[in-house]
Amino acid sequence: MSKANTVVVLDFETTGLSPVNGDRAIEIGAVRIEEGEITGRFQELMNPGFQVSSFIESYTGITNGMLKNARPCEEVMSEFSDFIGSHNLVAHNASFDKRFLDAELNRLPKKYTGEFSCSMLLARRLYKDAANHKLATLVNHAKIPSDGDFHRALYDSEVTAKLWLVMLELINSRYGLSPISFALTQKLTKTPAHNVEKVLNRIMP
DNA sequence: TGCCAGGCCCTCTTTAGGGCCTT
Repeated sequence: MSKANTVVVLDFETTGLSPVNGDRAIEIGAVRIEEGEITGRFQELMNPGFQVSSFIESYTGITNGMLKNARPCEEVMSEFSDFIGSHNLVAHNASFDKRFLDAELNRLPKKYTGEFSCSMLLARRLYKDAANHKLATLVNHAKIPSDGDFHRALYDSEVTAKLWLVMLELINSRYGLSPISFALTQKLTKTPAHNVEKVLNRIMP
């Protein structure tokens, strides 16, 4: 696998669901995957400039006290921009993390050239029998060891990365395809679920 | 901060509605 196949799996904790409503990132966690191995990690809290709600404190375990001395979003995101470089990106429900990545980098302003693929959309196609497609459920469903705190950015990005690798291996074992290109994962997530089997069978060696 | 989003996906669909997933 060439360096071009390196991906960065990322996860934001935020003050809410929508940057257009004023929500900001409060933690970024990410792992870099090269040749099927985790080769780098990034994790930092960031101060959004206002108090987060008690719901978010409870949901993430990230308190206003913890954010008080954190560096501002702009500083952290500038460093994170260097971490992701031009690599392609993966997240669980990527449309959510993409909105925040775009919003935070637009403030700097910085750009990235990588493209997103989504572990949730891929999981919906590969694990149709899972109870649901929440990250924690899928980690359990795929029998991935987990002993950390879900809803913290680095832990969620780590288990998303492991889930991603397990899903690529599943495609390999079912259809004999290896390595799985990033473009193929994107194609699969845009293929209607009922056609995924057909697409993979068609390109089997 | 304070107006609560938005893209995907199924179905009792396509001139639509509602659940899922992310915080």
